[in-house]
Amino acid sequence: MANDEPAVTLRSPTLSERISDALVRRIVRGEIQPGDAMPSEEELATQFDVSRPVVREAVKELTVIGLVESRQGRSTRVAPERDWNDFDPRLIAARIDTGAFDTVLLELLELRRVIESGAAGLAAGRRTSPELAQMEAEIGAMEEMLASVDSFEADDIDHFTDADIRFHGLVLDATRNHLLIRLIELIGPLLRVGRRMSLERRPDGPAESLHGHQAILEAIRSGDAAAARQSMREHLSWTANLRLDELDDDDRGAPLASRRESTPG
Amino acid sequence: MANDEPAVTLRSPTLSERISDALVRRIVRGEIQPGDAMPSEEELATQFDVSRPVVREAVKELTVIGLVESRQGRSTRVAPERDWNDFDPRLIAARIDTGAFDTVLLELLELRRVIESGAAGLAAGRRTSPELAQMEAEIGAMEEMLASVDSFEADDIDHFTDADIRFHGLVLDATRNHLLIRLIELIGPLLRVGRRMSLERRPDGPAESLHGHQAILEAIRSGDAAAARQSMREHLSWTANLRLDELDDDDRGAPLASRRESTPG
DNA sequence: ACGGCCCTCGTGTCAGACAAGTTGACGAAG
DNA sequence: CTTCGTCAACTTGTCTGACACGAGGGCCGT
Repeated sequence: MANDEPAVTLRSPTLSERISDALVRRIVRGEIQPGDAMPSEEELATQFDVSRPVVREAVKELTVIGLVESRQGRSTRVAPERDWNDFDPRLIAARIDTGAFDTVLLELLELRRVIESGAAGLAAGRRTSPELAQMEAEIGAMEEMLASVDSFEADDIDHFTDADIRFHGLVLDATRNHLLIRLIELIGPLLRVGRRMSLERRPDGPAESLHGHQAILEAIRSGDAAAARQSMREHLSWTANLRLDELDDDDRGAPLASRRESTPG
Repeated sequence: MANDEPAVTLRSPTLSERISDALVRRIVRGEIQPGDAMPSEEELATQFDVSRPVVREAVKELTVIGLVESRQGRSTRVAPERDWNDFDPRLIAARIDTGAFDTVLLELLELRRVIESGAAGLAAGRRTSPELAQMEAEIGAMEEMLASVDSFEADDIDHFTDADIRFHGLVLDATRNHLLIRLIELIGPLLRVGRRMSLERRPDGPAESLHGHQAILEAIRSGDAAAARQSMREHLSWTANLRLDELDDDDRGAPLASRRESTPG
C-alpha cells in the first residue's frame, strides 16, 4: 500500500487479452446486455481476425470474471449483473475508462467510508511509533504546502493529493490486515478521481482536508479507536461532498424519513 | 442476499475447469510456491491426460485470478501472494476446503466486522417498514426456538443459524448497497463455519446471540446509526469469541500496548 | 393443437504444426 | 580466468482443421 511503484515490466498484452478487454468494454457499456447471446466464437474470430482458440481464451477470461455464462450446445450469454465479479481489477478498470462507473461510484464511496473508518479504529489499537512518525511526516508535508503557496495550482493539488493518499495508505498498513488494504487498492483509482474533484471545487479544500487528517492522526496517536472511526467518518463524508446529498448522513440526523416508509414488499 | 437458493442448474464442470481447480488447490496448499515455475503446458497435458488447449484454458483461469504469471518464452510462474485476487470466489473456495484459511480467517472476520457494523449504520437510515417487519420475524423465530426447546441439538443449531444468517442478510439488503452485500456473500461460507462454532461452544450461546440481535434491531428501528454500528460491533466481537483474544478489542481498552511500540521501520 | 423426432448450430475437445520470445550454455576473445 | 556474444533448446502464443456432444428449433405425424 505504501509503495505504489508501477508493475515490474509491462509485457505487451497478448491477442486474447486485447480481445477480452474489448469484449469486457462492450458488455460494461451495455452494448450487449445481460441475457443477450454473445456472437458465436467463429463470428468473433472473424470480427477480430484471429483463430478460434484465441477467442476461446478471451471468452474464458470473461467467464472467470463472471460476465458471461457459456454452456455446451447453447450460445454463450451475458450473465446477470448479480453474478459479475465486482471486485475484479479488470472489471473495475473497464468501468472506469468507459465512464460506466456512475452507477457504482456512490456505492464505492460508501464502501470506502465503511472500510476506512473501520480501519482507523483498528489502526488506533495497533499503530507503532515509526508508523505514527510517518503519518506525521505526511501531514507535515501538507502543512508546508499550505503555508508556502497562496493559491493551489493543478500541480499543487497533485502533490497534496499524493500526500493525502500516502497518509490513508499508512493508516491501512497500520491495521495489519491486508484484506482491507487490498480492498482499498482495488477501488483506489476511482477514489483518486473523487478526491481531486472535491479538492478542486472548494476554495478552502486543502485547509479543511488538513484539519480532518490532523484529527484522525490525533485519535490514532492516543489509541482512541472510537474517536479514530468517528474522525475518519467525518473526513470521508467531507471528501465525498460532491454528491454527499445522495449518500447517507447518519451522523447529522438523516433526512431520509421520506424514504423510510416507502418501498413495500 | 435474502434469497439463498442454489444456482439455477449445475452443469458438470468442463475439463479445463476441473484441471484449473486442481491447480488452484496445489498452489493454495503450497505445493507450488510463489516464484516457483509451473510444469510446462505439455507436461500438464500429459499429467492430466488432456490436450494442450485444455491446459491452456485452465492456466488462463489461474492468470485471471492472479495466481500465476505467464509470459511467452519463459515458463509460467506462481505469482507473489500480493498479486492474488483475494476476493475471487474460486480462490476463497479453494482456501476453505484445503483448510488453508487459517492465515486469512482472522482477517476475514475482522473485515466482516468492519463491513457489517458499517452496514448496520447505513441500514438505520434507510430501512423500510416491511424490512423491519422481516427482521422482527426472524428474531421472533429465534425467540420461539429458544423457548420451545430445552437443549439445543445439532438440528436446532442449524435452524437457529439459518435465522441468524437471514437476519444479517436483511440488514445488508436495507443498506441498498450491493457492493457490501456482495462482499459478505463472498466470505459467507467461512462465516457460517465460525458462527456454528461459537454457538456450539457456549451453553448459553443462542440466548446471548438473540440478545445481540434484539439490540441491533432496536437501533435500526429507531434510526440511530451510531447505536446500530455499536451494537453490531459488539455482537460480532461476541460471535468471534473463539479467537477474540487475537482480534482487536478497541471497545474495551485494547491491551495492545506491548505491540504498540515495536516493529520499527 | 400438441407432442415427439430430427437437423442444425455452437461449444467442448483433440491433434499437429509453426512463430516468437527467454534462458542458459557453450565457445571465442580480451 | 573472466567476459561477452552467439546459438540452441525449451516454453508460451497462435494457427489450422476436425470431430464429439449437448441444446434448441422446426417439421411432421397424430
